[in-house]
Amino acid sequence: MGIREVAKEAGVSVATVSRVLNHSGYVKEETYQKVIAAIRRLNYVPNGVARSMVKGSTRTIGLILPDITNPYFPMLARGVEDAAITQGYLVILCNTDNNPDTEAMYLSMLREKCVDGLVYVSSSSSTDHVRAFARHLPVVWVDRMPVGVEGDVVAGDDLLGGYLATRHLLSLGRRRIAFIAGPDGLMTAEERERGYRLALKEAGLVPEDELMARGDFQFASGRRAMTEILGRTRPDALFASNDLMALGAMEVIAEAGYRIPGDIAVVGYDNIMFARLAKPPLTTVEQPSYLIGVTACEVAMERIARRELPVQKKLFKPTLVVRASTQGERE
Amino acid sequence: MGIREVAKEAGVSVATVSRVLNHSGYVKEETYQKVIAAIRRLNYVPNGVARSMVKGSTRTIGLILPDITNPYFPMLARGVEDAAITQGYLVILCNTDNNPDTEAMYLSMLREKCVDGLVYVSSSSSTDHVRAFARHLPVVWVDRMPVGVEGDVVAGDDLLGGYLATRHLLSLGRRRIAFIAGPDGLMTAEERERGYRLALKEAGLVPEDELMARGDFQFASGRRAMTEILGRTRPDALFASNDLMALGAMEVIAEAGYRIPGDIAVVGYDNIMFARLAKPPLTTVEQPSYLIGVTACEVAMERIARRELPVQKKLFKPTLVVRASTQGERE
DNA sequence: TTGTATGCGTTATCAA
DNA sequence: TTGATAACGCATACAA
Repeated sequence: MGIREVAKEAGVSVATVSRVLNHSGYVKEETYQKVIAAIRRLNYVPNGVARSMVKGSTRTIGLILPDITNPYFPMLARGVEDAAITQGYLVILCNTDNNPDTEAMYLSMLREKCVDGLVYVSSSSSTDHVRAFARHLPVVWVDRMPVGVEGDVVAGDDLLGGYLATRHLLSLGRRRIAFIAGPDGLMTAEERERGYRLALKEAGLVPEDELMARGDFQFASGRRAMTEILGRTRPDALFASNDLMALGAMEVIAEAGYRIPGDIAVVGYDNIMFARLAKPPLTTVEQPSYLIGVTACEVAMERIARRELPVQKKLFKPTLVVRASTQGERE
Repeated sequence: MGIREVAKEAGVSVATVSRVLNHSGYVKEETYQKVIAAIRRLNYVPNGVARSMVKGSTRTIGLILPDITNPYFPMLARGVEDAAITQGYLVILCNTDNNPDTEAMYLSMLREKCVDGLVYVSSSSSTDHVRAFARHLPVVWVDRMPVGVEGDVVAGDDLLGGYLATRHLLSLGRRRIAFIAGPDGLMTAEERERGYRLALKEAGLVPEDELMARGDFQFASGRRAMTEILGRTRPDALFASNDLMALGAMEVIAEAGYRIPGDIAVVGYDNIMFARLAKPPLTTVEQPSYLIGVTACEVAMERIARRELPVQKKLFKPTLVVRASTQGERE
């Protein structure tokens, strides 16, 4: 059953049915009621595909992110979806695992599906696919924008976050502050490291290689990195560039017989739900991930509506959440 | 640029272009190459919307769940998406917060968008909306099917899970086993409770009201429920019907000065990522949530392909993961 | 092996 | 205020 059957049932033309459906044009109250009644009787639902075709818009946005299973992303995704639905947009979820091939595949599928825009939590290299895509469609970059690509971006201020975390440890009198870096080439991770270095420098300290190791933002890599570090030196603090790695590191620290924060104070990043449940509760840098998601989606929808808008860059300030992993007392 | 321009560029008809696009019908190798070349030159991407219209299929499935922010769901969602993509399906994510109005809204949007099928992690009441919807479209119910609705269902065996958890505590010699129930009317929750009661009964015990409280599967409600229970009695074990509530309860237990598992042994349900990071690590019933997601999506795609297939019910056995919250030793 | 023409279910333009 | 009809971009039946 399509608009045709409804028209016949109501004894009017398809044009009239379309008008009542879209509240467009003039239609007599009486006719309106007839059509509404027919729609009810037939339990008619307009076909969005046909509508999309003629309107040139699908009211759909794609959300591309590394892995919804990573505890940082659900909040962000939720923000995107909540914002989308307020304007009648639906969101298609795509997990890329940071795999460029997977990214490329989703990109081409989304383009073919004619999504109206994209919220893109990129993580790895900027491929040509991405660049080409961004020319065709509104793309809002979250947390990271590949080099050489212009566009809207919504992100947390990771430089500031790294700086705050490190400053906090310094203010506690810690001087040998270990650092677990994130994936190489990932802007988010690099900025946090820059913040770390900046704070050290301000304090007249020099970052030492033996205090640093690299992880991939997963729990297990936090364990590995901390094992590495403890194997060659003895820090009095740790700043891990995300909570998952911080949690992994804390396990290793405890297993090695050190006390947190007595021997080693620990700061993470993200304030995922379980940071406060850790033993001891983890001091961390909180990002307003829900808000970031909401904002990214809003920017995307704005741009969809007005392609010629000036480029927007929105940076959200992180805040330090101090807990027992640095303070020694219960939250 | 549509198929027309490609046809002109290649010097053939649109039908031929369509044929090479779909690998259908016969086309001479030479012609094939010409068309491919034209597609490349024009950087042509077929319009999926138009294709959907004529094919009557969007290669899209809707995933409806309570809240992606709840740590149980990301894995499930990931499973659904991974399965979907293997057959070229995209998935639309919908968070309902268990709100019937929100469910109804998404349902009607998804129907209008002409998704080919639905994976439905329902939680609350079966509304008429849902029932009407299920008649129009393949729906696979995950973990719960509203009463009065026929259809495919993929779920964990919660009765068995509740039984296993309780039996484990009983085998440890515990006799006063507290229980934190899930939301009223939620099948998953009720089955776990049935398992609890069954095990008690088998052991010749009678469930006591003072040992039971109800939560809503959120962390905070675990705290509340445990506070309630400890306020009126003194159990020697706790089975919480999900990990989040178990974690909340553990906090309260510790704050009250009891030792886990010495005074009170604790078992949760789900084996979310952070169960093993809790202090002490939480014994829990593991559901193969990723597999459940994969399977649900596969069943949905099967039914999309063959509507007349017999109804499928797939129940996944849970397994008990024993950790220090009941055993007293490190994992 | 290829081309022509029709229809998918809407919206929008133009006439009436 | 309403109706007839031409797109929208593609797949496909049928003809050639």
